Amino acid sequence: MPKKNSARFVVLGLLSHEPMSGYDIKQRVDRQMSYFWDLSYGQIYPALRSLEDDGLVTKEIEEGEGGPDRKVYTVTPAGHEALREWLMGPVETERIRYEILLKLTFGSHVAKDVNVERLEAFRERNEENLRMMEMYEDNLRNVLEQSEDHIYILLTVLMGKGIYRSHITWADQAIELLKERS
Amino acid sequence: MPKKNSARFVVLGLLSHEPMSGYDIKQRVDRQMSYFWDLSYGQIYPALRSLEDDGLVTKEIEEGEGGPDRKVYTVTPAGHEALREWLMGPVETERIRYEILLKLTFGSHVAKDVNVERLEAFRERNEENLRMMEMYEDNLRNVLEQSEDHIYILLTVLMGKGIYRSHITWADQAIELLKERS
DNA sequence: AAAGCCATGTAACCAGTTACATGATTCT
DNA sequence: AGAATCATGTAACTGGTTACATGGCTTT
Repeated sequence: MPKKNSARFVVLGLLSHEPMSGYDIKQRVDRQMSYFWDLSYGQIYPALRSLEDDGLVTKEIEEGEGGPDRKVYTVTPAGHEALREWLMGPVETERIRYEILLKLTFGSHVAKDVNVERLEAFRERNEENLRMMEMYEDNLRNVLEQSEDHIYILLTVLMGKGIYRSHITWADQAIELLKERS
Repeated sequence: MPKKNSARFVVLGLLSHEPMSGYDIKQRVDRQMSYFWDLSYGQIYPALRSLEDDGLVTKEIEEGEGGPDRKVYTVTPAGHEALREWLMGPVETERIRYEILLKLTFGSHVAKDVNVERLEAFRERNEENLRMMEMYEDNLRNVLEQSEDHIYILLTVLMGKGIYRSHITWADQAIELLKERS
């Protein structure tokens, strides 16, 4: 039974930090995990449904004051157990797709400027991402003692910083290399 | 018509470097692109079929001497045009999935050692990858003038080095952070 | 008035993996 | 003898995206 179903566990894990709605989960993933994971509503809502069916989470409906109703989900003891089991299991290796590297590999077929401009845009994007990570880091360090979870979240932020920094360094190096052999 | 079909273009791009078989394409991707892209036979053979149907590549059958027959594909002028068009188009942003970061985010639910061991294994894996990249780099630098493609391939290798180095640095930092707060 | 956010959900589609089938040759 | 490598391919499945539907509230 080698089913992966990672989406289920991402959802379960986030709910283990605190009870929330499907909408909240989407926000969290987009804002705090976007540099290493993503989830669409098309994955989240079916996952919540199936977690509930399996008794790993329970649902409570909050009347929406000035807005639609919210369905808030909470992890059950069985849910915590399932999460722990998944956490103890093996990690799969990173799946990474850099389309920019793909296009660069075949870069000799287009003008050099096309490649240089791509690299500059990439650099820009990563510069922004790095600044975001630095903000997260500051915020986290201020509340580090307030929860055991924070140190683990900090680790992921540090990885984000490292990745973005290495992207920027590489882009600079690559632009220079291309320019010097005009 | 927002179809992606990246597999088609990876195959087309590799064939633009030199004519080869589906099997060869798989080798190339696994050996020289594995750190930023991957393809399975289940993508390669259907892609070759459809590229041929669209007149972007032509097929020649080589009688296998001491082995099975090989079908060697060559890019047509229309194929080169299609490749160029794709190369000029926009790049999609990186899709990255670090399952290790996912499990680390929820790391407070398991013993600290589990997390530390994960990080150590990750570090080890990335050391090996870095060494591989350094070998590629040496080989490439020796033949840099022999083809216009080599400089572009070198750029991707440099990115690989940067990524792996930053993984290693991060893992060390993360292990230390976890250990010091026992 | 229009755009955007809050909030939930489904159906159709596209992308990618895995397991399987076939069969010869070469290496241990 | 058995495993690995060369070589091609398909079918069934799992995973994930996108477009759509609904509708109220808030901001420009």
